[in-house]
Amino acid sequence: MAKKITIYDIAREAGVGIGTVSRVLNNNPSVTPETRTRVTEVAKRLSYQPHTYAQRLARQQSETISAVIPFFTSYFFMEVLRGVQEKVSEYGYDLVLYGVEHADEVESYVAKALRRGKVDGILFFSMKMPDRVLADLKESNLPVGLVDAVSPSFDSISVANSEGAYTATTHLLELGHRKVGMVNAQSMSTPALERLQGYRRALEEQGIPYSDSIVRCGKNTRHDGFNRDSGYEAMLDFIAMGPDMPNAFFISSDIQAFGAIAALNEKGLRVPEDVAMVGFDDIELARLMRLTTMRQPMFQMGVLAIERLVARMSHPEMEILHTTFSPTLIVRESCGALMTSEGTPSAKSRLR
Amino acid sequence: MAKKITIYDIAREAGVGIGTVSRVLNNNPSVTPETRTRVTEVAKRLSYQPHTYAQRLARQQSETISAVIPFFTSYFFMEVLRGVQEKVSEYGYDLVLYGVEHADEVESYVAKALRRGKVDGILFFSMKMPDRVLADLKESNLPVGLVDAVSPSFDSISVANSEGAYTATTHLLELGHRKVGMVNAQSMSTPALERLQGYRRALEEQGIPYSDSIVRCGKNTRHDGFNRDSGYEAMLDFIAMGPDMPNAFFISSDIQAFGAIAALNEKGLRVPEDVAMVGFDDIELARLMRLTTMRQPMFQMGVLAIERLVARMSHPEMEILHTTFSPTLIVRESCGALMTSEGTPSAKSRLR
DNA sequence: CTGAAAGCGCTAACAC
DNA sequence: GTGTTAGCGCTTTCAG
Repeated sequence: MAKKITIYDIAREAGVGIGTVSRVLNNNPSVTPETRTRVTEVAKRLSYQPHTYAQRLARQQSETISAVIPFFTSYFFMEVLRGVQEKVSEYGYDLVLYGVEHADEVESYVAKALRRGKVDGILFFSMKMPDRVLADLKESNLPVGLVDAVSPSFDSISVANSEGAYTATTHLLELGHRKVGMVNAQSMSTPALERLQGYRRALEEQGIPYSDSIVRCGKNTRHDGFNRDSGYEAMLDFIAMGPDMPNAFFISSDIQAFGAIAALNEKGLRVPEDVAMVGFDDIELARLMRLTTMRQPMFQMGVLAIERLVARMSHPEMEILHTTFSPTLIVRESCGALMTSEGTPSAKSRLR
Repeated sequence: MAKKITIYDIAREAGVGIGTVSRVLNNNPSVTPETRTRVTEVAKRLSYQPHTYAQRLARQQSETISAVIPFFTSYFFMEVLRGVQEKVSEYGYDLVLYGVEHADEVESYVAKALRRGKVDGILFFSMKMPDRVLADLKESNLPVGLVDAVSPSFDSISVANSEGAYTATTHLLELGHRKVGMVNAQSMSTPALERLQGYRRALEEQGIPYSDSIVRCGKNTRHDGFNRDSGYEAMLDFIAMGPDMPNAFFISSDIQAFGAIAALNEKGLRVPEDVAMVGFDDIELARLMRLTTMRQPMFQMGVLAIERLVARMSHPEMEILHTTFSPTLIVRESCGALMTSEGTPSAKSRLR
């Protein structure tokens, strides 16, 4: 530790008071150019480094934003986090990360985070938080932002899950499929629930009765079920239905779609010839796998979340804002839309 | 902000001195059980929250560890970060994240991080840092750990890149391939360089002359080149060689391998029938894609990195430790090893 | 414009 | 055991 140089050292060395030193360090205009340069030089010569926590204590603010995220259940968070990180550092804040696996951990975390002055703002990702926690948070008056989650009391950035699922399902229906199943994630997850609703609405709008029997979630429900294995198992389950199996699927996430494809391939079934599918997320590999999917502007969501949070930090009374992004349909080959009119896929269309 | 309750408030309310309050709050044994409970109760009643930064200032320690990572150039970092996060919170530290895109950003970051007392330790990921920065760091005496990078002056956790590449290439060679090419990342990246060396050594050991002409890095060298597009373009380049193209490849990362497969498929070439390949990393999707690859224990690396760092924080004089993990070969189908003796892949072996 | 002094909230050494 | 006091290093009045 470079000998702990404090403003006292540089004050003495420069022959001024600590107040003046603090002023030049903080670019306070009321300092003579001469003193300013003198102080600046001494500071540099002594390679002075302000003590972060002393500043934070005196200023009564942390210059820190924290993000509480389900660590890391998916690629989705990583992308959003990139946006968050970029913006946070642009604003000059520190980003502290908290990973939680279960909802109950959130509570203990919130308690710690609420330590007075610890953070200037918090972002919660995809968390279904207990009402009491929500109440505590609200009462604390701490700026809070929700990402991929919604609550009336806080700003939120989310995706129109229901709408996206509706679009995806409708796309499949319009391609002529009548029996469209759904591979879903854990129904306790809000996005999963909303996507299910969208799927259902699309079906009903086309006069197709909804049936629980063609909606599955893999047994392997580690975390929220938005994972490869869950998709794999759900599809295996469908395949076991034999001839009754749907020939088209809306799948609640790309990663699950990949699992489903693996299951299909293993059983000798091909996409899109034997079964068509559309995913959700548009993660990087979706393009590679030629998966038709619903794109979410993940990075943008992260950026916006921080912008909103920072805005609220400076204007606490600002009215609560809920922003919803509409996912867009990215047509690739897994849905079969690019098949030739003869009903066989074009050379490039055959998935993988 | 719940009215800023301080230890003074609770001292007054409980009829004791702030010293005592501090003691019970810090579980200092020298307090009568009676006073202890009394103080505890008052604290709870007032829902007291210690001020983090006041504590840190007084204690002269930050209880914070920071991680500087190329944000997020790949899945690799995310996995390691999961291990890091888990361990950090287990130790009760805060994790602050810094994302850097270019090497020069590292310097300015280090300057900020070195602000006296800001962090108790830093982890640098895959960074090739200027010597001067290294020197500053060393001089600062701050506990530092390197992940996926090595320097004589600091603890490090890394992977035997050369060895892994050697194993991968040898595997291909032993499968009977004589013309084994390599798709590499940016040669400025240390891992990329090391993997190249391992590849080369394997070749030469089998008496096959090394040739620059069958080692490529995609033009699209965003970041360090460990990305899908780089693999895609490199392979397109190879395909352009026509009949001279190698029929087997060691590819420096899985994600690049996926890009390469996409390029191959686009041109009507199949894996492993037309070209065999083995990747590096064993990211989640590798299993799904049936990619033979070299597995790195990413999560474990993160865990170990923190354990080491924490150890060094308490024993600064501990001798410097370099830990190297040997990647293990995971044989799946992309290398063709699972083909039937007739030379055609088994039903399940055909990639995708 | 600038020096002195009073905090910011907590820890820890020191008496009683 | 427990109260008192002196910092931790910086910001911010408040005089002058």
